[in-house]
Amino acid sequence: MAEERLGGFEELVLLAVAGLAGDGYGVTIRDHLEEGTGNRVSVGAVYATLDRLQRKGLVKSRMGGTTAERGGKRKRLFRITGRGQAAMAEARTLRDYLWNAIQAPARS
Amino acid sequence: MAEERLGGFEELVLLAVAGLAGDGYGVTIRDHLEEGTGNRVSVGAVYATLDRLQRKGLVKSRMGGTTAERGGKRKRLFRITGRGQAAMAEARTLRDYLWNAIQAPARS
DNA sequence: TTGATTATATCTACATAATAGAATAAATTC
DNA sequence: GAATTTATTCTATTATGTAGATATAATCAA
Repeated sequence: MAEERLGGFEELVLLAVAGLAGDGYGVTIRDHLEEGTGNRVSVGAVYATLDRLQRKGLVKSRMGGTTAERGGKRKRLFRITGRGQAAMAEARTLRDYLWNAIQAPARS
Repeated sequence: MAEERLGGFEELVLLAVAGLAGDGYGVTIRDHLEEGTGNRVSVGAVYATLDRLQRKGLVKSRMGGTTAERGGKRKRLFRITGRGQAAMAEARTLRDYLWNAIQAPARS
């Protein structure tokens, strides 16, 4: 274990990609994060982070087909990789450990 | 809500400070994090982060008395503030939201 | 078949956070 | 007061995070 160090925003984006189950792309990922945070998230920030995650092998992307919707450039769809899932789980385990130390302090 | 943006490592350090219940200082905080992560954490990284957290008002520090132990400089002891606890809780809520979206995908 | 419209992705430039390791400081002990 | 111990602060560099402007590719209307 103990692989890639994961930045804070990277972790959020990774979770969002996972939550969108392979069908997420820039805009929906951004929206999902905004829903969760209640804050504005710029799409540029999301893409920069997705690129970094992809370089690290934590997500993969493929171009979506040309849908018969309303126009616009083709989507770049993201899905999480096995290593991405591992990183996600590891980050969670660490945080659980730290939270647990707060709620149940070891007695001398 | 929606206060300070909290960096990833900042969040971990904040949790460690909380876990050490007001008696944590550079070295013990580092140790606590290393235990959790299994990775090496440099003490310089910890202090830099503590300073940032203090500037943001999420932790406070006081100098420890001169203990009758074995020597060495006095400790700078850290405790979490109310705002720190709020930030901590907020970060957790956000992550729970994102995790929940993974485990229980909304059906159309 | 061109121009307007829409949806999306990429680029650019800058700000903030993370990091390791060296240097410094303050206490104790002999 | 020199050596030892424990802890903090400094320095310099790299990695992440961020917003907004710009570019691209699709559809639709005439």
